[in-house]
Amino acid sequence: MTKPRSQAAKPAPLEDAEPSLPATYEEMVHAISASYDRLSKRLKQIAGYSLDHPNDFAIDTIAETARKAKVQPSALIRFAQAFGFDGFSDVQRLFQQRLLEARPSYESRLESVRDCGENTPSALLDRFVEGNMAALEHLRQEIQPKKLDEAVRLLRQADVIHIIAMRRAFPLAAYFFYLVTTMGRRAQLMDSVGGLGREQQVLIGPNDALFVASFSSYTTEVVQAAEETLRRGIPVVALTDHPLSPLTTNATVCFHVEDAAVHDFRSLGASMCLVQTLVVGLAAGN
Amino acid sequence: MTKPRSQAAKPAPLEDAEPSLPATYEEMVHAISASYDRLSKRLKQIAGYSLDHPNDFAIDTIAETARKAKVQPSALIRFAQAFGFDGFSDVQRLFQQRLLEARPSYESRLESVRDCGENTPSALLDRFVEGNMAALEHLRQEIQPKKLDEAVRLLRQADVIHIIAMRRAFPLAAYFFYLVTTMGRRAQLMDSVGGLGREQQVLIGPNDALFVASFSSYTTEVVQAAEETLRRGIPVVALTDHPLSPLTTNATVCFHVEDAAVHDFRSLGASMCLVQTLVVGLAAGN
DNA sequence: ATTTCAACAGAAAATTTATTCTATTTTTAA
DNA sequence: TTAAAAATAGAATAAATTTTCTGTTGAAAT
Repeated sequence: MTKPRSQAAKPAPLEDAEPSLPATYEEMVHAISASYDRLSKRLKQIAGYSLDHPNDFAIDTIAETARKAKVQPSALIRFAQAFGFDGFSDVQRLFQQRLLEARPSYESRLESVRDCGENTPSALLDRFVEGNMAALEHLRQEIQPKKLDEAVRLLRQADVIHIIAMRRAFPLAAYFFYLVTTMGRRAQLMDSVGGLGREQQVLIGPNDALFVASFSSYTTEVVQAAEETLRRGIPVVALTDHPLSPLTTNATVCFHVEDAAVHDFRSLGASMCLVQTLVVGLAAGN
Repeated sequence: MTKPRSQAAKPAPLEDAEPSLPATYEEMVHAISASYDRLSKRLKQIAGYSLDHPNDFAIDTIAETARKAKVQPSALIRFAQAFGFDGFSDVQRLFQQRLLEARPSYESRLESVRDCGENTPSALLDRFVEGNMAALEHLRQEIQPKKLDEAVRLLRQADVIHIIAMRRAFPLAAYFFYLVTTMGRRAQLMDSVGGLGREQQVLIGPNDALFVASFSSYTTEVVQAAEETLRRGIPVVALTDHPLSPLTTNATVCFHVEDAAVHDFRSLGASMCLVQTLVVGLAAGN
């Protein structure tokens, strides 16, 4: 959007020749503080507001921001233009980016892990390490402390903790079971040896709890166990991989963990970490 | 924005009487997963997009979202109305709130870690995440590519891969077994059901290989299996936690992985990552 | 005190965005 | 297979937001 204007027509940008406008929130902040003194009164007012309320600044419409900062909408436009921008929206976009960076999308994070040709074992290891680390970081950001507390509370109140998970999720069950029994708590691993899965469910008593984990192509038996147990009014703590998993609606508390995948092989690192947290939290007894 | 409409004029919300519309992002996610099945095809499409790209969903205009999700703008409005909202903006606001909450939560999380005795579940999670990440980084640095190559080569040449691990290491065996069988290779998980461990060992043929994992207080049965197998001239790939482990001298290739520990509870993240690398490396067949 | 000029408020215009509406397609039931 | 109902696409409309513009104010310089 080039504007054929005489130079005098609009107030010249602060720097005679603006070499490059701020491209990120950080650069914008720097630009603001650097030229704060040279700003006019009203523009100072806006600068202060933007720095003090960057969140609102990113989300609100220009009219709302004007109201909150107690200036005219047009002042916000002059503010943007004073830094060489075309209009207010360009500035606001920088503030929006900041919000997005606070919650980097998992996809973008994993892009760096993309299959870059090499398939030697050590190249694979590099990618798995990166993927697992990204998944862990993502887990930490997305988890809701309230849910964690609630899950731990439910498990702690349980007489016996029953555990069911199959196929890819089975290692989680095994780990959960190992940890929980190690610390001297009663637990029951529903392993369906001899096809007795259905019978094992009956063993879940009214003062017990169920821990269930299931991924991707959700094993019917596992989902049914959760469903049935929840229906009986017994607490169910679930771990799955997507909000649209059938476990979401069949659990008292349901965690969604996105583990990293390379070559279609999904890791379990983040899920294992959550399991560990649950069980140790149970033991730590706050 | 009150709308004096006859009830019949617009499609009724999913629940006959919508008692309370979602007020937070979390509630919205729950509402979406709960009623996903009842949604029409296009609305399902939007539901999936919103859950997979909550960031974009929060920032983009309705037109942009429509383009990215490959639906019509009007479909997004129907989506919002299907959940009882007045219009799309109301839904988007929930997603924006989520972005806003991301910022303060990190600082307050750090506070909570320091403040409350450090034993809240979310403080534990922080530490486990950190520990696992450190262990992964350490794994990457310490691993010898030559060993990796050698281990993958041995496993690839095997007719059948036998797997044995117990107690804390058992989840590794389960994961290894799951991955390896998923990709259509023959594998045997020595699970000692019915105390038949000893008998299962005899099944290891001269063209097979053994994968074995054991930690800390090394299970005699596992170590003996490695010993016996190696003595018979069959390749043994081992995963253990210390150079002084009895597995070190009873394996063709032996990896030492130091997993993170918090409160004396050791993680498995790094070990799982190595297992994954071995198996996928096996499949990748460079 | 008066002139000059940048800064400003507020209204008006332009643009973008959200929503409604209707014809068409798709699905469901008969 | 046909009829009825629901869902959908896309254009049309309405609403909102952003931006421009004009007259005014206030400050600095003479």
